[in-house]
Amino acid sequence: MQRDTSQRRAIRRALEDAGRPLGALEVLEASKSAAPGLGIATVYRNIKALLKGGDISEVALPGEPPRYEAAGKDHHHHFRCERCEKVYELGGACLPDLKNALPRGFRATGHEVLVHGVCAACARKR
Amino acid sequence: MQRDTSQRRAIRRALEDAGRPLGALEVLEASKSAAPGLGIATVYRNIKALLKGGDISEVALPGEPPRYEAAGKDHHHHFRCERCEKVYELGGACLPDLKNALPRGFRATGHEVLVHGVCAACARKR
DNA sequence: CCAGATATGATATTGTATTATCATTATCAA
DNA sequence: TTGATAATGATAATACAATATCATATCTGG
Repeated sequence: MQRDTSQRRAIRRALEDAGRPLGALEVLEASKSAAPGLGIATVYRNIKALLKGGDISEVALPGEPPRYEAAGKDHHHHFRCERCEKVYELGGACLPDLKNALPRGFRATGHEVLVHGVCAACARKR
Repeated sequence: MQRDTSQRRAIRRALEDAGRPLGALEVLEASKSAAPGLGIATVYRNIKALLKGGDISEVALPGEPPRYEAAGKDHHHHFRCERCEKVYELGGACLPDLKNALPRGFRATGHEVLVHGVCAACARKR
């Protein structure tokens, strides 16, 4: 049976509270205060378990390792800051006529949008 | 000085003629008829040289190694077939109001869209 | 509280894409 | 044609994220 450990709680909580997708190392950092001594292997193990349990979902990004966010959100897109490399969640505004742009015979089942630029925090700095 | 070899010609030509972004192994395959015995190291070397020379550009994809396409095209998006895993180029149709969806203080410098589904060739098969 | 099972942390290992090495081959200016 | 040297192919080495291993620590049902 699945046990209730402080590490598991800390990791789940970090992902729920982040409000944005976190990578494995970000999860490690965010969980350390609640679970001192936490190791990266445990982070990976629990990310996998949370994925399997449907608690979080994977956010695949071009050219870098995946991030993870709380599951069950409405369809949305992401923003990646090119300075701090954090990924943020964008509000739902979506593109309705993507299908019209498809070549004949192609069938779309989904899409991903990644906007990049500078986030508010970094824009403030310089 | 840069020399003109059959391998280099074959690789450049494969990327120009493909009409869609190719990964390193796809480049190898597509170039073999024009350059028998071609090795993967040479493919990587020439991809890098073509990138530096501005002849091709990199197409980064979520969760997989990059593809490369002829440079200088108008802004466009990509389609990835989930059966054959080929990536196709989509016509220009773009999303004008992405900026409106940005949180206060965020500044966008660009975006990428990846549509996924089944390409015409695979849809025909089954 | 205890015993057995699960989880953890440290680290070794794997898997995969890319780059470096090096002996050999091919290009090209003179 | 030829000599200097850039390019090639085979493969070893690297980089990196993710997983496996294993001794130890921690849960939890009884």
